Amino acid sequence: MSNKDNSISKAVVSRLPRYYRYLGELMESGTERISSGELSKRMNVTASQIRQDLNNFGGFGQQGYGYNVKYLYFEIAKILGVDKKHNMIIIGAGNLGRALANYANFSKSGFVVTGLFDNNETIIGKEVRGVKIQPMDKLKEFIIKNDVDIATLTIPKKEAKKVAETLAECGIKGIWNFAHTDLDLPDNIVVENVHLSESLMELSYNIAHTDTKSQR
Amino acid sequence: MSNKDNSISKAVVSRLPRYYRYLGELMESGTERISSGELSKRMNVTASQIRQDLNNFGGFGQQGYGYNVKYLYFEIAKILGVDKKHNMIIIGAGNLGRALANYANFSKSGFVVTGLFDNNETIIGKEVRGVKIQPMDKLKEFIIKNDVDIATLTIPKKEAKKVAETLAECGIKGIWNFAHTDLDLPDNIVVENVHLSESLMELSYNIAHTDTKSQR
DNA sequence: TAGATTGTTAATCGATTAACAATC
DNA sequence: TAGATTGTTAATCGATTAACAATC
Repeated sequence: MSNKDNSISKAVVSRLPRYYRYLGELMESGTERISSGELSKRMNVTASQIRQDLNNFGGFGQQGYGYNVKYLYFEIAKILGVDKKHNMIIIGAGNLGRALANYANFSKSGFVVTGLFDNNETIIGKEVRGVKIQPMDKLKEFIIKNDVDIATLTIPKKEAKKVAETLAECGIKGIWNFAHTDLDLPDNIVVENVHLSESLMELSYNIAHTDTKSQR
Repeated sequence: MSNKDNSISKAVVSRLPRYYRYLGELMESGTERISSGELSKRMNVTASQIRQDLNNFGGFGQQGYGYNVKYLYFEIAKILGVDKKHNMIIIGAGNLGRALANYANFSKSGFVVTGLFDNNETIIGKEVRGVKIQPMDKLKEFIIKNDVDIATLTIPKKEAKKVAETLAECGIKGIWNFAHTDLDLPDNIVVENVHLSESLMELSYNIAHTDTKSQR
């Protein structure tokens, strides 16, 4: 577990990006203000939860008026840290690694892929979206010289733990972990797991245990 | 929200795949039995939680002995529904869709990619792992004829809602949704969201709010 | 001002942990 | 049998919802 400045619960944090997404869409559609009640209807959560969640970070609304969409959007951006650029590398340039490297939308939220690494000789030197695939032995140097914040791990689980330790030594701040293993690292390094096969199993469970006949 | 036969909480279900993973690794290493206490140390959860979680589904252990690894592994497989084959299609054969299609490991858990769909003329007819990319207008027929359980959505959000409705009409059971939008579907259709950019934002939040100095 | 809606406290609900009798 | 460890009940903790006074 990691030490947070203040102790906002994991549940609250996990809802912030969704608020951010809805506010972005409201902004696009030209909506200037929104009440917790109206937003709750759209998002299918309680208005109470929205107000509680937001008030963990400060009073962004105004009685009798609601929330200014644009203002709240940028405040949440600040809270999430997506108002700043993050230098990100991807370790493992297989199918998934390359797919993520190709995904342009991340850079919209400030996540810029500045490096790609792999130990497969046959693909080293190739470019993905203008970023060259480098050998693993260039990893340490690159992280330190290029102020890399985030490392994405798209490598087999066998290698993941060892690489993660290397990353920790280089002072990486966060690891976006797609490897099928838990990483056990010091508290000052944040890990966000994306376990795709486990997500698929959850889907499978819910399919198996959902009453097919019932419609809402 | 969907109707479940019995009401096992979402929190419990989300932990099952992780138990399954650890039991698989124990099996591979030849461990025959494990106590909740020992497993709790490895997984970094409380023994109490493990016993509570498992007892939602039945008494798989034995007093004074613990749990038989192999037996429990296969029982959880049944609970998760990964003891059976699932026919899966992928809609959207862009970078992410193709990466998922190429990922062999899913078929180990019984998820077999039997179809790939896209509306981009230039890639229709191409093959990924022996599966041909088909045009979207073949979707309905294919699902019905080939007993497709699960559809993976790797298409832009603009198209996702409409396609999801089509899928619902064809009687798909589950949607693995990578599109950046919520899908609002009848209760008998299960949706599992994988919102990658939101996962990255959570990572960003935790980086911004973690004390860099503290080591564990 | 009156109406709307927030910020915040209190009540409820659910999930996790602790404890221990049952039992292998 | 004695020791170990489960299954399960009870206690605690935390998160969500409801309520309402504050206030724009």
